[in-house]
Parts: sequence; C-alpha cells; structure tokens
Amino acid sequence: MLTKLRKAFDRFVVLEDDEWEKFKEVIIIRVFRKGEYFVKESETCKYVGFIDKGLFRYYYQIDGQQYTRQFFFHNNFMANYESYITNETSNAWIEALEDATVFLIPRDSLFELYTQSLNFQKLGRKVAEYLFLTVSTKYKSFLLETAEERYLDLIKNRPKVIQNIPQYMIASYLGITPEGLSRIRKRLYRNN
Amino acid sequence: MLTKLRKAFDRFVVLEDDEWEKFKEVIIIRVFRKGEYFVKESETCKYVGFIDKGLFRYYYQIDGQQYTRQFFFHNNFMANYESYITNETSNAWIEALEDATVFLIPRDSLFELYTQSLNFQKLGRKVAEYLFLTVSTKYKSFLLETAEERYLDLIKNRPKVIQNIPQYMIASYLGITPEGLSRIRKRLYRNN
DNA sequence: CGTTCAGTTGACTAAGGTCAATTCCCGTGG
DNA sequence: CCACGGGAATTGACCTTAGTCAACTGAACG
Repeated sequence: MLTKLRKAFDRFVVLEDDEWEKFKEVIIIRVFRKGEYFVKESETCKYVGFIDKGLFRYYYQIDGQQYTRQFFFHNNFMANYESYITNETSNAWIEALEDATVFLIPRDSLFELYTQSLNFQKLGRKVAEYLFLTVSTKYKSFLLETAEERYLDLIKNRPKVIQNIPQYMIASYLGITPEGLSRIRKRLYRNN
Repeated sequence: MLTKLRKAFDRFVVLEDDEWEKFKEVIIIRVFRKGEYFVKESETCKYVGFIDKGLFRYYYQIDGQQYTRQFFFHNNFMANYESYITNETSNAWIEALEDATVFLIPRDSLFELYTQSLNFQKLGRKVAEYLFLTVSTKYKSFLLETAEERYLDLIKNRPKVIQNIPQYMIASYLGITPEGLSRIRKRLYRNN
C-alpha cells in the first residue's frame, strides 16, 4: 500500500532499503471524511501528508471570505509548509473536498530522520526546493499576468482543477470573485 | 573579510571549522559596477551570491517593460534560485543598482559539498526553506492584499526599500505602474 | 542654465468588485 | 415522475482601482 509513496519519494531522492524501512515505521494512515480538516487555523501543522486518495483545498479565511491558495490532488504531498517549517500556528485551513485517505509523516519523526542520514537531509532539501519552485511560479503569475491569463494557464496546465473544482473556488484561487470569473469565461467563449 | 559570511551561515547551520575551511576554498570574490549583471536572461545562474556591499534588483523584462521581482541588500544572499536549482536558463535579470562586492558560491562546488556532509546538506535545506518562506509571504500578499496594503507593508517592514529605491522600481515591485503608486501616495498623504 | 529623467497630475479607459436579481442545475421528497 | 428547494453560476447596473497616454513639474547634474 505504501509503495506509491516510495515511488513518490523517488522523484526527489532514491532511498536505500534500510532507510525506507525506518521511514515506514513513522507513517500513519488516516482517513478524512469530506469536510474534515487536515490543518486548522491556529493549530500548527504537525504532518506532511501524502494523498493516497482524495482532494484537498488550502485556503485563508478573512472577514468571512475564503481565499484559496492551493489545491492538492492524489499522489501528491500536502502541508501548510510555512507552519510545518517554523512550527508556528497555521493561519489557514486545509480541508478535504471529498472523502480521502492520507499517509501522514509526523514532523518530529521527520526532523529526527534528518539527523540520521545524508539522504534524508537531501530529501528535505529537495522537497523544499520543489515547493519553492511551485510557489515561485505562482508568485510570478500574479506579478506578470492578468486574471484572464492565469485562467488560461490553468486550463492548459492544470485541467484537473478545471474539471474537479467548483468555479467559485477556482475564482478565489485566481485572486478574483466568482462574478469576475464568470465574465472572463463569457468574454472567452463569445470570441472563439 | 569572510567572517560576516560565516555569521550569515550561522543563521541556518553552524558549520564546523573544517567544514568552513572547505567552504572558503570555493568562494570567489567579485566586484560589480553599477549597471552590471549578476545574472542575465538566457544564462543559467551558476552562483549564489552573498552581498558584502551593494544593492541588486531582480526583474523580468517583457515587451520593453520591467517587472521587479525582488531587491537584494547587503549581508543577504542572492540568486535566481529557480535557475540555480533546475540548472535551466534564467528568464530574468539581476542587476547591480550601485557598485557592489559579492562573495560568489559556485553551484557545482556547493552541490559537491552537499554530498560530503550532513551539515552542508542541512544548510541547503535551510536555505531552500528560508527562500520558500520569503516567496510564500509575497505570494500571499498578492493573493490577499491590494497594492495600497502592500505599499503600507513595505513602509512598515522593509523601510530600506522605501529609502533606497526609486519609486518607479518600487511600483513595479508592488505590481503597479509609477502613476498608480503616485496616486496611492497622494491618497495616503491627503488623509493623514 | 539647459538637459534629462523621476515623479505628478489630468482625462479617459479597462479590469474587476459589489450588490441584487435571475437562471441553472441537481438532489430530494411527495 | 414531477415539483420544489438550495446553492452555483450568470447577468445587469454601478463603483473602485489601477492602466494608458500625454502634459507638466521639479530636482540633479554637467
């Protein structure tokens, strides 16, 4: 059951068998029902999750408004990485949008593993670098592009988001309102 | 002369003396004149720089327009980290805004050091985590705040930028035009 | 003292927000 | 099978923020 997790690690670092054995010991398998939270605001993020099955949304809640920062799909890692690194309280929510199964990697265990081998330390570096790249790309898109361009990027590069997520959540992910997205769509499909 | 660099590393990892000796060997000291580039578009970023003296700007150039992504001040690290990690060509420029002295850490040497000790590997992880946090914070500000709020944040949290950087560069850093920033300032100082 | 370039201002435009009304879709209960 | 209820999506009217373009001001510097 955990083999897909090992494969996912291979994207970053190929772990030795004995390293993998150590790793397996610390992993917890947990089921989330739709609507449950992987991380709540004002908690610290104590786990990195690997999503075996399911779909999550990472969002800020401010004055009753929700601002979607990210979606997490199956076969991907998930965390409030800011809180995870700093051990400070999360300022956001990560919520299951559907029933899900997640492999939990406890923060404390992982930090302990880091001290044990170069390969674990490297894994940590590679993950941080990967996450840097993803958020960096998104930052760039906000600096350089309009909401319409970001929407077109999404259609092109992340069709799963378009297919699986309600429009009002996509809108907030793009940094606009549902009405705004609706008008962008109208513009696009009128002129095609 | 390099002691301040070692101190800067201490923010992330305390290196042993022998590790530091190894490190020192690979470092190159280079002077930049105002207007020279630390990284050019279509080059790969082969160094992490530590700014001993000077000030740099990291920007995209698109259709004759410049979009400022970041400023780097003295006693800080600097890189096009995306290009540095992936070894792909940079899509941006990093330019000296004034005469500068920089300690260069060559990519290849650093990657070699990573393989030699847990502490170096850890340093790499810590740096990546740190950079993740900075870009993550900026991404959040674009997702949640208006240009005016970002400007107020800047005044509060990065007064050095306000004091040392011309307004038209600050404007593009905030994601707006010089005219836009001028009007925001007018609004703020009329109502004070 | 004139040139140059950053910064400001005005007039107009465009993108997107806000609020309210309406339509669409889908699931559920009669 | 149909009717209805509720939330998602759309649309309209109006507003706010910021962009564009052009004119003007002001300070720096040779």
